[in-house]
Amino acid sequence: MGRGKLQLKRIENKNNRQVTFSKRRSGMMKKAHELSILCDVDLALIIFSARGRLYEFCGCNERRWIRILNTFQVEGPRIEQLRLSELIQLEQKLDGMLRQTRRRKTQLMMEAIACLQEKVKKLNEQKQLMEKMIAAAESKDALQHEDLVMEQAGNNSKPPPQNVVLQLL
Amino acid sequence: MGRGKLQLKRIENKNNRQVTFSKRRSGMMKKAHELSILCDVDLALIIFSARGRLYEFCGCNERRWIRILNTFQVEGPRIEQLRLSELIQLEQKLDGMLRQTRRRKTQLMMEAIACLQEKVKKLNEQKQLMEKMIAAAESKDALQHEDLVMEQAGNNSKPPPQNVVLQLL
DNA sequence: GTCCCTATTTATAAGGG
DNA sequence: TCCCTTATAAATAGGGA
Repeated sequence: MGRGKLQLKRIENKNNRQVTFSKRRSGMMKKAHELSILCDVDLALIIFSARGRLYEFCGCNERRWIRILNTFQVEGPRIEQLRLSELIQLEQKLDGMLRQTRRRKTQLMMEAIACLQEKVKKLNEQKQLMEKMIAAAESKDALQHEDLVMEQAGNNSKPPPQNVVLQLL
Repeated sequence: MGRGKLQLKRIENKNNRQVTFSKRRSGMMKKAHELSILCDVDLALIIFSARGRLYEFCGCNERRWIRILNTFQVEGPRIEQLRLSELIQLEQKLDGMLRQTRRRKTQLMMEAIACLQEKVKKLNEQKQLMEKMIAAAESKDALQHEDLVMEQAGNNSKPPPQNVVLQLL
C-alpha cells in the first residue's frame, strides 16, 4: 500500500523502519480490535519494539491469558532449546507465578471451607430446633387425633427427622 | 473495506461472521508476518476461534515466548480475579512447566560441572608436567649460566609456577 | 468451510512541516 | 517524533460456485 510497492524484506533505512513500524503497529492494533468485536473472538497481539523492551498489547483479559498459557506446550518454547541463563530466568518467573497462584488458591479454599462450616453449623441448629417442634407436634396430635395419627403413621413417621428438616429449608 | 461500509459491532449473521473471521484472520496473520520481517521485531498474534479451542499463532520462537511470559505480571492475569477452578488449572500448568524447566536446568548444570571438572583435571596434569619441565630447565640454567640466573631471579622466580602455566595455555 | 471476482473501503509509503 | 496530504497498493464485503 502506499506510493510504492513494498518488498518483503527488512527495511534498512532506520528512519523509514521506525515510521513503518509505528504505522503498521497501530494498523494491526486497530484490526485486532475490530476482529475481536466483529467476530466476537479472543485474541492477543503482542509486539516487542526492536530497541528497548517496550511491548504492545491488545484485547486480553485474565481468561485469555490462561488460554495463551495453554498454547505453551503446543507451540510455546521448547525447553530443550533454551540456554542456562534463560532457564534460570524462566524458572524464577514460573516459580513466582506458581507461589502467587497457590497462595490465592489456598485463600479461596479456606474461605470456602469456613463458609461451609458455618452453613453446616446453622443447619444443625435449625435441624435440632425443628426436631423438637416435630416431636412436640406429634405428641400433641397423639393426644387430640389418635385415629388420624394411626392412619398417617406410614407417611409422617417413617422418614427420619433430618430429611423432614432438610426438605423444609 | 469491501462493498459496504462496516459497523464496528458483532456481526450477527453466523455465516457472515465466520467468513469475515476467516478472511480477517488470514489478513492479520499476513500483516503480522510482514511487520516482523519489515521492521525486524518480535511479535505474537494469537487468535482463539469462538467455538472449539483452536488457536492461531504467528512468528514466535523460544526467546519470544519468554518475553511474552514476562508481560504476565504487567498486563497478564491478575491472579486475584481468577476463580478456584481456573486457579487449579493454572497451578497444574505452571507446576508442569516449572518441573520441566528445572529438570532441564539441572541437566545443563550437571553437564557444565562435569565438563569443567574434566578441564580442571587436564589442566592440573599439564601444570604438574610443566612444573617439572621448569624445575629441570632451572637446574640446567643454574649449571650453565649461573650469572644470568642471578640477574633474572626477580623476573622469573617471583610468580608462582601456576601462573606461568596458566599464561602459557 | 473455501475459492474466485470485483467494487469499494482502508491502509499506508513518501514527503513536507 | 507526530501530524497532514495524496497517490497507490492492499484488504475485504458481498455474492456466486
